[in-house]
Amino acid sequence: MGRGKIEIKRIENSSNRQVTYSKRRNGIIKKAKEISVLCDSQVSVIIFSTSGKMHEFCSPSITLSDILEQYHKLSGKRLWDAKHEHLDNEINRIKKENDNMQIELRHLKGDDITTLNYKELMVLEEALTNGISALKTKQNEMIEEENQNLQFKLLDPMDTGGNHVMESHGQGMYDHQAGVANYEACHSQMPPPPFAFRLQPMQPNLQDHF
Amino acid sequence: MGRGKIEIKRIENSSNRQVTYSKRRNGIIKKAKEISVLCDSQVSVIIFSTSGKMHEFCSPSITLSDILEQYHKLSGKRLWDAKHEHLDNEINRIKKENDNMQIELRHLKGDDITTLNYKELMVLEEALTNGISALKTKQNEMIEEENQNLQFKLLDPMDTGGNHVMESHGQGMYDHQAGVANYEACHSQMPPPPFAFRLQPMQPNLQDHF
DNA sequence: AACTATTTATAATT
DNA sequence: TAATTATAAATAGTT
Repeated sequence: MGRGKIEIKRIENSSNRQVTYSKRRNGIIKKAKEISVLCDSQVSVIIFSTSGKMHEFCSPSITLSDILEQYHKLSGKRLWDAKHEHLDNEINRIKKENDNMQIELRHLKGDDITTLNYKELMVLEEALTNGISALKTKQNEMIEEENQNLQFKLLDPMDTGGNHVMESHGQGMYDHQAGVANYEACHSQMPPPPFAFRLQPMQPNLQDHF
Repeated sequence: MGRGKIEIKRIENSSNRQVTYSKRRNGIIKKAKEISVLCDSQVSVIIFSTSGKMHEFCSPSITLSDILEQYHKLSGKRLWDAKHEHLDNEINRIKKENDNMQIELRHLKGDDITTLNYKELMVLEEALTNGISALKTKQNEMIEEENQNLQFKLLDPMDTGGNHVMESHGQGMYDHQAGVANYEACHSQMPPPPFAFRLQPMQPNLQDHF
């Protein structure tokens, strides 16, 4: 219904398509309103343009949810099944990912490694080595910072001789006495730092060094 | 569009109403098909008559579920049921758990630790220490097993003097020559074992076992 | 359900 | 982009 008859196939000219879309969309929604008034029927129209914008009409006497519930009852089609299935798949996927991470975490923490083969053990070893290495670096930074802080305090004429170091960290200090895992203390050419980390768990032969 | 103009209000004559309903319903669905083809848009039309019968149209390229999902995204109006919401919550919960594990993994591997405070570092240290400890135990077991294997082979009259040990592992052996980070090599009172792990991590006093 | 006079929707044009 | 208009399409009333 226009100046010329058109074939019902995709309008290639984007501008024309947009104009036609707009006109016909309004037309459909107008018709939907009319039938719902004239015939006392319940109508839902949802239209998405290619650009993603949405227009909808729903009979005023009812909600879309109600219509969908009716739809489910009358058609037998369970609209939500597809969505549910999708969500279920998503959950399974993430859970699997979760399990794998959990296993990796346990291995890194030393649990359940009896079944690992040599290759897996080497990977684990490298990961742990990197972790320890990074940790040590960080710890040394903190210790050095503490030492500087301490020296500064000692040289400070306003110093009242209190527990500056404790104060210098919001939450407290590493406790040297409890010292931890100085894996390579034996390689160190320095005397132990005045403040070190708490646990010194598996350090063998400490007596060799002190 | 007919013999006479009509006012848009409920048609009181039930028979007329039913006829108009049928005609207009077909009209709307035809229009919906047309716009979806002409304009490449996605349309859902659901119509219920007063008698409860349903007619629907949905663009062929998409499912009604998809349209409803889009609808939810764009309108913010929630259309789904309790189960759906439950699944959504579940996904969010697991994803959060996932994120936390991912962070923990990164920390154990030495990444992103610069922001950790002293307490967190200590926890990390303990975890790594346990990991290293367990790893060493496992490695020592393997080394010991290898040594036994080797002795057995040497005493075996059928022995042709080949590389049994290499063969004794399906995938090969740890390479002693490559040795890395022998944290405590300085503690060893022995020459290196013929076959050992690349790292000879923190196991003290290997000599106790031989 | 088919027909047709008329209204309405809209394609092309401005 | 929005209005106009000639024409196609939809449909109200009729048969």
